Amino acid sequence: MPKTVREPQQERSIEKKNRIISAGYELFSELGYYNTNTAMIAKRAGVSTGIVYGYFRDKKDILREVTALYMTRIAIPVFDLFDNLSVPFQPHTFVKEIVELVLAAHKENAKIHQALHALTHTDEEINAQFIRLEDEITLKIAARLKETGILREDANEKVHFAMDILQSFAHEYVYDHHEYIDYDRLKKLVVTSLTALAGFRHDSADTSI
Amino acid sequence: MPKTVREPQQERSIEKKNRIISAGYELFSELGYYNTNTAMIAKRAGVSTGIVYGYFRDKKDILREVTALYMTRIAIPVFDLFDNLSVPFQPHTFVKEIVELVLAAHKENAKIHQALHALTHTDEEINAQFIRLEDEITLKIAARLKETGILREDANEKVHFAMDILQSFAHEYVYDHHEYIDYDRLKKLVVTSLTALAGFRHDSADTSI
Amino acid sequence: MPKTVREPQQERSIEKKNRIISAGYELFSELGYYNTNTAMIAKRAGVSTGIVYGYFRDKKDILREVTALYMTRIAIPVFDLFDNLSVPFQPHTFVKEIVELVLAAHKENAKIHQALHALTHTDEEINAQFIRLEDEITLKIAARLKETGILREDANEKVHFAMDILQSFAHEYVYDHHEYIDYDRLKKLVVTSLTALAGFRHDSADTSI
Amino acid sequence: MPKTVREPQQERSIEKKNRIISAGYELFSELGYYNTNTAMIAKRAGVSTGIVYGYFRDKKDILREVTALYMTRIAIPVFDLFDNLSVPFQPHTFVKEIVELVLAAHKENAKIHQALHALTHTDEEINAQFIRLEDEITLKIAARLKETGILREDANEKVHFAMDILQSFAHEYVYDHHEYIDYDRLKKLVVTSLTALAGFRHDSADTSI
DNA sequence: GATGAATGAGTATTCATTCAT
DNA sequence: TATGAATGAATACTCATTCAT
Repeated sequence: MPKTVREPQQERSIEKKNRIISAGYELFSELGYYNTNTAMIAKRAGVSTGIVYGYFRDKKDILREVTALYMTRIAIPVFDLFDNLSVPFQPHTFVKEIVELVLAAHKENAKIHQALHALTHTDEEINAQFIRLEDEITLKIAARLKETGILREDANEKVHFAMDILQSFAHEYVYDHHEYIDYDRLKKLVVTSLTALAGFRHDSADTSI
Repeated sequence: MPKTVREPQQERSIEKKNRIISAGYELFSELGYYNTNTAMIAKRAGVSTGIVYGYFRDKKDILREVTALYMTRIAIPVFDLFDNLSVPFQPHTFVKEIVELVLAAHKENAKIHQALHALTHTDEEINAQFIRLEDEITLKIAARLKETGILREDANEKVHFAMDILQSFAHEYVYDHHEYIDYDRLKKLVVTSLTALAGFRHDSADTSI
Repeated sequence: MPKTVREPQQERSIEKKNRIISAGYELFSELGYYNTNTAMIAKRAGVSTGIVYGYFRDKKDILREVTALYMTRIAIPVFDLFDNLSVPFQPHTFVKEIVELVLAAHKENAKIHQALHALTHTDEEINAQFIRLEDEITLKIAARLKETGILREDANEKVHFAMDILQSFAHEYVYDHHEYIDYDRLKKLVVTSLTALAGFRHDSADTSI
Repeated sequence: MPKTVREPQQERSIEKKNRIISAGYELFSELGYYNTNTAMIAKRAGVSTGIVYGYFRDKKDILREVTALYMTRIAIPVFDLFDNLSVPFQPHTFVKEIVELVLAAHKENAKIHQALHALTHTDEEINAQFIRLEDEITLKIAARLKETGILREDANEKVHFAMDILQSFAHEYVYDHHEYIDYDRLKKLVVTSLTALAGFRHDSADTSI
């Protein structure tokens, strides 16, 4: 008997499957993958423990789908932003816009991001999903920026680097751990660096952030 | 019943305790904390399961010491570098030196870093240890750079930001996940950004990296 | 993570829970609490080790329910006897009846009594359960005897003392340890003492016990 | 290699062995046998864990000796009392004296008594030791009382019964669990019953207890 | 004799997964 | 499909006992 999971066709079923994914999303966010058990997920989703295995092969399978959900939630607003990018554009203003967007996205998804990212160390599959997402975002954005003439050389590298910077800054900003850091000054440094990276000189007189 | 752990005085004991910490270090690196059990640690350390609890209160306690070990391994070379900082100095050269140092440190400790960092999401204590380390490094370096006149304004923020950049770059560089990225060009971007952050203009003719 | 135990509603479940309690009852009787492990209980009950924790919070919780079961087994026949007490009554005959009843109860429950009683020394909860049972029995009987006019002064003390006497006698009688004791003569002494305690003079010519 | 325990000859050794027994005595009293471990005993005795097994075959062996110590502590004052019994004697006064003696003994030894008695259920050897002690005391006292003409018929049974009564009363009195019991009135009931058992009529005008 | 570090079998408890209904 | 009771392997931790020094 090959191990199969039902691919739910009926609406009720699809909705139930989604409830389980949402419950997993929440619980993994709050407690992490290892501190969440399937009974908790079922309970939060309002379903029986047994039926979870009707929709998912195993606990890892829930994780896979939670990760996929997270991926789309992150990718969509970023793609939207760059898709609607119009030239000529104000580099500094644009960078600030992006920073705010990423901060907002991070605020909402910080915990699940951490929870999932924590697993990349030991879980090759999750790791691959993360890499694939980064690939997709980097390449799409780089293509768009080359297309619009904003970036020329080292586009992939610059975009990737910018993403790294943004990511770690967003993480820092959201958690606000260190009291000796003025996070708004830090934000300005980030904007300046990113603007510079794009090949523009930041007008230091601009203090509008 | 007060729970006590032997504080080993004799060399043999200290060595045994260290073997356990090393075993934990390795296994947490390879498999992560949750996929490592105490029997595995004991076996790898070449001791019985029982004696582990002679040296450590519980499994978490091993984690604590592994984390502490990691912390010192990371902190010491960084402090050394800045302690020996001599002025007048060549900003660009110095930045390159730092980048290489951090890359080297990361190469050796990347896996344990990930393993431990993964726990900051759910383990408040490990999280606090990480924050404390960041605090210590940031403040010491910032102080040193102000002392030497290299940095004036926003020293803490700049140092912290530089560390973030370095950290994520090092991580990327070591794992080398994305084939469309030229990691050496990326390295140059990093050096340029950091040099700029320090208030120096990077001589773009310099391609010596 | 709130720790919950199923409160079984369905008959099958109730029966299974009872099987576990019975298994605990037997094993605690035979081996004592500390020499019984949960695997043994599960095996004797014909269930898996896991499901035990579906019905009971922990091993102590099984003990609690075993104790409760014992309590009701002991209390019910005693209450029945005194509830059906009719006046005028034959004191000597009545005392003999009680003695036989207690002996019978003890014969059946002697081992579990010992096993549970053994825990009163270190387990405050079990100790409290025992005290509560004694309270209940003493007060109910004393009230009944005052109501019927059989006892007037020091009713609580007399009843309590009588219970102590009966308890230790029953224990002795059941185990029959000492060969130099004629347990039937001992029984007569007990009956005489109890009758005297009730304020009646035992007709020593009566050798009908 | 036959398993042997050193029979300590030197004073220092004997003293060390006694310290271990005392430590066991105290700890078994406080925590019970199962909640006391050998490391605790060694620590309390001020010796190493290893040497415990130089003096005792195993943990049970410590228990044996603790039990023996308890036995002598209990038996000696009782034997003294009856050895010094002079006739003609005042029955009522004598009974009161005994009651007080037993109460005093119980006050000091109540906890260890409970701890050891708890084990009679599962430990045949301790059980036998208890029975042997009861035998010895019962027979010695009965012999003495027959010798002095105080008891004639059913001497063993009467003495045994009296001991049971005293024992349970002492236990009750020391712990004083039930608030609805006036323990001093209870004590009077005990004295009256015991005096009656000895074949004397208690002078109810005597309220000197 | 004496130490206390070391052993490893034993135990309560959890939890992903299965299965009778 | 759906339920939730049932399974049993896995795991952290304890402790009587041994043994190298």
